[in-house]
Amino acid sequence: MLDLRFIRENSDLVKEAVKNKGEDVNVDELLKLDEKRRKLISQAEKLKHQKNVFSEKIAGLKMNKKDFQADVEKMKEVSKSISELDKSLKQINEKLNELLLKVPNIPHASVPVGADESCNLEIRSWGELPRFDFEPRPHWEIGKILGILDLPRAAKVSGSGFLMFLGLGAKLERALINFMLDLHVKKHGYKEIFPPFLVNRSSMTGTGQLPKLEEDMYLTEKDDLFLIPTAEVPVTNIYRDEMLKEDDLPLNFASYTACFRREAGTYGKDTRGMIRVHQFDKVELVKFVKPENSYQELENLVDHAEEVLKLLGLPYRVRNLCTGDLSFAAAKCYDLEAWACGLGKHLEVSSCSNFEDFQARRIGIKYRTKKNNKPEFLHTLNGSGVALPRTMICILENYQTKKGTVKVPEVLKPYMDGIEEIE
RNA sequence: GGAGAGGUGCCGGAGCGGCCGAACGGGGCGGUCUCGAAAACCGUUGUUCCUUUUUGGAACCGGGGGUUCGAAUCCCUCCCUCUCCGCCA
Repeated sequence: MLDLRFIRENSDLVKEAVKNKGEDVNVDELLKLDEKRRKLISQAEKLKHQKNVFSEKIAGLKMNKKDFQADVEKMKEVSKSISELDKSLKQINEKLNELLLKVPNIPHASVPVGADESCNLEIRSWGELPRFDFEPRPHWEIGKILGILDLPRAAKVSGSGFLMFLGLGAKLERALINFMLDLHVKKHGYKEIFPPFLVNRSSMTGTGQLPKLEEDMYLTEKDDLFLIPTAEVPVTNIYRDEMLKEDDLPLNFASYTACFRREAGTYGKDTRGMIRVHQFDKVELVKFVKPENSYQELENLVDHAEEVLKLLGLPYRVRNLCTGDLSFAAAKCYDLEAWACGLGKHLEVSSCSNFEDFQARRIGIKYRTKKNNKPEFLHTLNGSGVALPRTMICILENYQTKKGTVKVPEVLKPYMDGIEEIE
């Protein structure tokens, strides 16, 4: 959420952001409502002041056993006007808030302007694409041959778009989770969080999934709880409506969770294998930082996510997302795309975003600054470090051998009881 | 799921329906004292919004609604916490 005052004073900038991000909000209507709102507040507050003055007068008269009936009558009128004003004010506020929640964050100056992913800017790449003296298989074949992935039975049990790992496949999944958590906790200094996987509506609204993406979420209707689409939601909401101390910052959290996405509207896209699934594992990194450091922190964050891929020996590229591809709440975002040789393409395994104070304002997280002891919104960032299924795809496909086995990446061996090869 | 208790400021903890943004205690900050520190004493200590040059004004005692001229204080409702009973991984 943007500051209303900011929108008022920088309406052109906001309109441009709305356009560049391909969002649909009527900023002028919002501004009109804001003006109306302030007028009403002024009116109501004048009356409330009157009310307070009269209340005191009545209290005084009553104490001195004097007649106050005339004033009471007058007050009735005033109170009535106040409640009418408050009522329309409430309506306006609701409408205003509704619009305000639809205004996207402003892209950072370093973000390329463009309509879609074709305008994303490649920043760098790492690693050599592996070469084979045979036709590399796609991961679903490998998984089937080795008996470590059973998609048909997953579909029987739950439906299409669900995964079932077996034996060493399940172990590899667990190995990846532990490897990533250990890396971020021990080496990069993040604090590990194991949060709830179901969250309430306020949390979902706070991080910006609602109201826009309700259709993409799994909702347990009886309790109005949502299955989390990412650990970002519970972890960022940890400090909702709280005031932190400057010395608390930065806070760095690493969190493994399952993630649940309905993927509504993506039918027919990436249907084979496990590129796009309804439930997947992910290790997420979340940062709460001082505003002046947030762009440096974004670089650190990307660096930490990249290290996962480097250590796993997976070639990847980093892209600076253009305005049209940037998510609603982000000011800047880097995508990490790892190479999957069986599929013959890059797969997005991580998104690292700086939300500046957009989420913090929406969610009410401030910190008290040392310099003037005033509360200020902090900046939030998050990034996958990294998402598992696509990483698993890359490992299976890039580490496959001619005879159909899969070599275990060096860094995962300690997590696989020293197993060298899945066969 | 059943029965009860409770949610007040940074924390503890008061609060006959009007002078309560809130007693009192603790903590924090500033000062006096001291070579320094402790103790003692004095002072100070929230957020948001409107107006704005300041002055000023409004709102907030878990959330929402209601009663009343007036509500932290009464009523309804939701949420949360705690205790006991039952059930259960």
